[in-house]
Order: sequence, then C-alpha cells, then structure tokens
Amino acid sequence: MTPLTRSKQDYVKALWALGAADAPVATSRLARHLAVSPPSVTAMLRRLAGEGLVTHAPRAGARLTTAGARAALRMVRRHRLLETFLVDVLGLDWADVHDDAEVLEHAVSDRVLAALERLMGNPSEDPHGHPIPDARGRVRRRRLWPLAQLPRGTRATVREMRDADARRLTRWKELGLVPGADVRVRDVRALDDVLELEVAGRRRVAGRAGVEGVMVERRGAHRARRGSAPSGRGRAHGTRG
Amino acid sequence: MTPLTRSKQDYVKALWALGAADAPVATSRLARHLAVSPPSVTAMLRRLAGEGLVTHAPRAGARLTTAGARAALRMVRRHRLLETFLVDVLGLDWADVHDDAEVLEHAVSDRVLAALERLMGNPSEDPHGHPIPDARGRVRRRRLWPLAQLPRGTRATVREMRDADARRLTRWKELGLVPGADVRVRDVRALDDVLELEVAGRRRVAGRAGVEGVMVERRGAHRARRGSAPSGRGRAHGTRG
DNA sequence: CGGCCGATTTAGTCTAGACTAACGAAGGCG
DNA sequence: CGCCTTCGTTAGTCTAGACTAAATCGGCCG
Repeated sequence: MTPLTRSKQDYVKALWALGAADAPVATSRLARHLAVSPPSVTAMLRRLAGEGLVTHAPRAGARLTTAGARAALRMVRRHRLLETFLVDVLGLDWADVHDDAEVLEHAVSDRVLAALERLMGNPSEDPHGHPIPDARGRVRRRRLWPLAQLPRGTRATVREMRDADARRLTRWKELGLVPGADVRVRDVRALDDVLELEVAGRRRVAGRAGVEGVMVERRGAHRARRGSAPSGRGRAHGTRG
Repeated sequence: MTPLTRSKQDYVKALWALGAADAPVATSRLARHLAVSPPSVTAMLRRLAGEGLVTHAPRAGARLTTAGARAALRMVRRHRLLETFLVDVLGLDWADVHDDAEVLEHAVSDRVLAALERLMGNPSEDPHGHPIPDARGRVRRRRLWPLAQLPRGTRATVREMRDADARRLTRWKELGLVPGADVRVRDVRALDDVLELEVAGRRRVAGRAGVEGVMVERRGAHRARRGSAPSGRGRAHGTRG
C-alpha cells in the first residue's frame, strides 16, 4: 500500500474527529473542518474510498473503514505524543502547541516517534488530558461528562480539554481548569447560562459556552442522572487535540 | 515574500552544498544531487531566479544570490540542529539521522527550533562536527585538510565527517574516526592508495577513498606544504551533513 | 572549418490537490 | 403537489513540481 499523503492523513484524522460513534460525516462538515471547499472533499473521499479507507455512499456522507480508523488513530497517536513532547520536554505553552504538532505529526518517522516516546517514559495522556493511543491504535475509553452540563452540587475531576483554540485554553488554565483539577458545581444559573464553580478551592464564574469542551469525571456520591448522557467523543467543535 | 516550498528549500540547500567558493553549479550536477531530471532543474532554477534567490545565466549554471545563500544557511542550520537533537537528546545513531533531519528541517517551526536549541544549550557543532550556523546565518570557518591527503608523519585532530552515507559513518566510528579523535599518519603507501594511521593510539589501515570526507585540523610542528590546499568546503560527493 | 557529443533547454504530459461555476437531488413549506 | 433552498456533485481550471522526448548550443577533435 502506498503511504498516505499528508492531505489524506488529514482527511482520515478529520473523519475520525468528527465521526462520533457511527454516524456518517457530512461533506460540508468535513469541508469546514479542513478549511477546504466541498468539491475538494467529494473528490478526496472518492480517492480514499478507492483505497479502502472510507465508505462513501454518494450524498450520504462518509465513514471510516477499519483500515481508515487505524490510519486515523495512528495520526492521533502521533499528534498527542508530539504535543506532550512540545510541552513536557521543550517547555512550550500547552495552549500553543497544536499547530506545531499538526505539522510535525506528518513529518516524524516511526523511529523518531519511538525515541520521543521512550524519552518521555511512555506517557499515557497528552497535556490536554487526551489519552494517547498505543502503537496498535487502542485508546483508553473513559466515562466523561461535559462540565457545562453537571447539575448543581456535583464534584468532579477535570480530565480533558477538548479544544484547540489557544485563547480558550489559556483562559481555562487561568481559571485553574487543567487536567487533574478538582471542581465543584456550586450553582447553575440556567437562565443566565452561568455556572458558579469552585476550582481547586477557589470560586469561579463561567458561562456555559465558555467551558464547552471541558470534560470531567464525576466523583463522590452522585451518579449520572437521566438526561445527562456520558460522552465518548466530540460535540460540535470537536476533538481536535 | 512567499515562504519557500519544501522543494525550493531543497534546491537552495543543494546549491549551497555544491557551490564551493564561487563557481556556478552545473544543472546536471544539481540534478544528480537532488535525484531529479535535468529539465526539472532548469525549470526550478528559472522560478528561483524569479524570486531573486539565484542567478541563472542560461547554459552557464546557477549561483546563489545573497538572499539565496541566506535561505540556504537557514536550512543548514536547521538540519544540523536537528541532527544534534536526534543524536544527543533522542539517542539515535549518528550514522543514521540524516534522513530524519532532512524531513524535519522543513517541518519544525522557528519556535520549536529555538526551544530545541535552548534545550541543548546552544550547541556549536553537530554530531559530525559541522559548525552550526547562528540564527543570522553566520558559520564558523576553519582551516581543515582532508585526512586522505596528509603527508606521512602528520599529527592531526579529526574535526568533520563530510558524508551522509550511514555505512561509511558507521565504519569511521568503528575505526575511531570521530570528531575530536587524534590521528597520526604513520605511513602513506601512495601506489596502493593506502594510509597507515594511528587513531587514538591504535593502528589502523584505510584506503584513501575510504576516508574521503574525513576532515582534520593539523597539529604540532608541521605546517601546510605546497600543494596540499586547505579546503573550505565540499569535494565531489558533498557536504550534505 | 565541419562534425560530433554531451550538456542544457524547450515542448508537451502527468499527478495530487486545490478552486469556482453550475447542475441536480431532496426535504420543508406554502 | 409543486417550489425553493440547501447540500452535494459534476465539469472545467489552476498550480507546483515532476517526467520523457526532442531540439539546440558549444566545445573539442580531426
């Protein structure tokens, strides 16, 4: 099999990020995500289908095949290992490493990637808390909830920051919202869309939209309630990390 | 100015490597060096000339302009910093890092490069002994001689290994020919093209061609003799490191 | 001085991947 | 039931960078 071009790697990765569960991904969504025109997507999907990486029923969106998912996870793994390297070894700002990783993930050889991994002691998650797939493409799955949707009184631990936007990440860090941080939902002012939180012991106020993408693990007595669905992956603006 | 594409970066770098002193570089030589057909070179030289990076009198070879040399040195700097990183930080084999650096030099951002440099404590040469240009593109110049051309009795210190071929580099390492090693030329058997050396105290025999590319600094009493010219840069098979 | 040879350039194609413009299907609404 | 809007696809171009085949330049030799 021909090795995938950079572009193809980007497409399968995008399909993986957008393809929650099993729903096919719409051409236009993929186009938007990749900042590319819809006809370009159609053309590329045809090529990828030809290589057995996606299935593409015309006018019905695209879905990764098993081989496609494998290729995608390979890229996710590379991306996350590289982000970890950039933050933990090179000391770059976690809010800021996405774009570099985005380029490097296509450039490092398997050999270099393995050496990086060894150097870092085989990390299991990246700086944003995302689990790093192993070399065979297996990812740890967790039951995570969006912080924005916890009911009042819940205690939880921040686990993943699902956003690649530097400004939001920086803001979250300022608020203390980083993987591992303890949070308690002091109050939910639904009409205002405002959450009153306690993060690592400090009171914080945030809009629901402002913490969209902060994923937590619930702690203590409370269990999931009717309606607050656990989430495996990606809402609207994605799991790009 | 548009940022250079990967290909253009490769061309200017090749021109720099092949353009000893001031002589223009022949199309065919460039083609061979880049593993590309001569017409492709002609076309690319025209483009590069259009961007002011080379001068290209038709049928008279090409030469880097000042801007072109700057661009080339930027790539040389990146290449050498990356090789140093791959060897000193990641622990890869020095014989083996060329190809990885060749890819990564086009991919790392200035920010990441700066962080790597900081991490390594601003190294001044790469694992093969090549000086690393500073951020402004200045390179330390040394008076170096090809080991293969020293007269009998000379003592010298190995400084640079000018070859990117993994097998030769490995062999040199086995012989003890690494930057910093002390060498003495015990005998020159000109007719056989054989050198009898003492490397770090051990006797070694090598063909002249076998050590082509090993550059040394002369030590002790001897001075340069008529005919053994000092060399700034590159012989036939290049300064690719 | 003419011819030949090798090096270079011209001419014409190809590929991946993008684009715009325009056509067609399909669901929501009047 | 038919129309309109939206989304997806088709059709046709463009770019960078490569290629092969063929033409041409220039120098060396006889």
